[in-house]
Amino acid sequence: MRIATWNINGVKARIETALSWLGEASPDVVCLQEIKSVDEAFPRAEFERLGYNVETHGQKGFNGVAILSKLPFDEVNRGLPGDDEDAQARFIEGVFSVKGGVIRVVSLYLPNGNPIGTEKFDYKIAWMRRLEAFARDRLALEEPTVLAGDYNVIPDAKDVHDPRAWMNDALFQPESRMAFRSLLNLGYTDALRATDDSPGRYTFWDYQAGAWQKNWGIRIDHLLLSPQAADRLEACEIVSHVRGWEKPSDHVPVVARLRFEAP
DNA sequence: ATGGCTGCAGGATGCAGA
Repeated sequence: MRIATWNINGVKARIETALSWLGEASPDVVCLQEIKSVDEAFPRAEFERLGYNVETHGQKGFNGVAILSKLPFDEVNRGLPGDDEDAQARFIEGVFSVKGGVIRVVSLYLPNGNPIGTEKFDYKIAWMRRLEAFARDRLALEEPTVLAGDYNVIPDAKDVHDPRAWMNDALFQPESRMAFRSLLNLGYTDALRATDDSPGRYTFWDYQAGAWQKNWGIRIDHLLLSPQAADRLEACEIVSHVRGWEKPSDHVPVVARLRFEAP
């Protein structure tokens, strides 16, 4: 089973690009972020035509997440627990039956948090603490769980082309990186780093200043695996080449292959 | 660089992104 995460930066602006990649890669589960669409306007029929079940958690204008799955959804949960006042659409969880049990897949869009020193950064850190509490609860189930999405965190200096240039950015703050590490310390595995420890594995290149051509990238899109999922990890790949397509997202898909079969 | 693009909402340009 292949599980992908992809910040598509607007599902309506990206529909042709998205269909092209899904047609060529055909992942079993796809976690989308920044759909920038309300649920009613999400182009679900186009994805259903490729054989996907579709669940969305959108809002007007920005944010918004979705899960596409070739397996039927047993359960869907919208919104990260821990703050009833939080109206931003950044979290959706799907549960699927697989041979021998279930697998849980979350599509998350963690707040950017810039500029630092503002309530936006406080919101990012608070959101990460809520995610840690959620992740801890899910670990207690002792089930395969995949927390996939745009974390807006550069975990390490080897995940950025120029660490100094990002020193004052919310994505590379010690506090952001520590909160990310707290997730790993719970017992989650960074799927990419479990299979590839080399520097320069990027998932995002800015639209500006020819960042893609110069390979000025950062790694901020991650799949974190519970032990029961990590035990079945076979491979993890960053699909860089779609960044060079016409009308690309500024992020590219990341795909993990896990040894699970349909029930 | 002083964010140099991009998408969205809406019907001009401001907001948000990273």
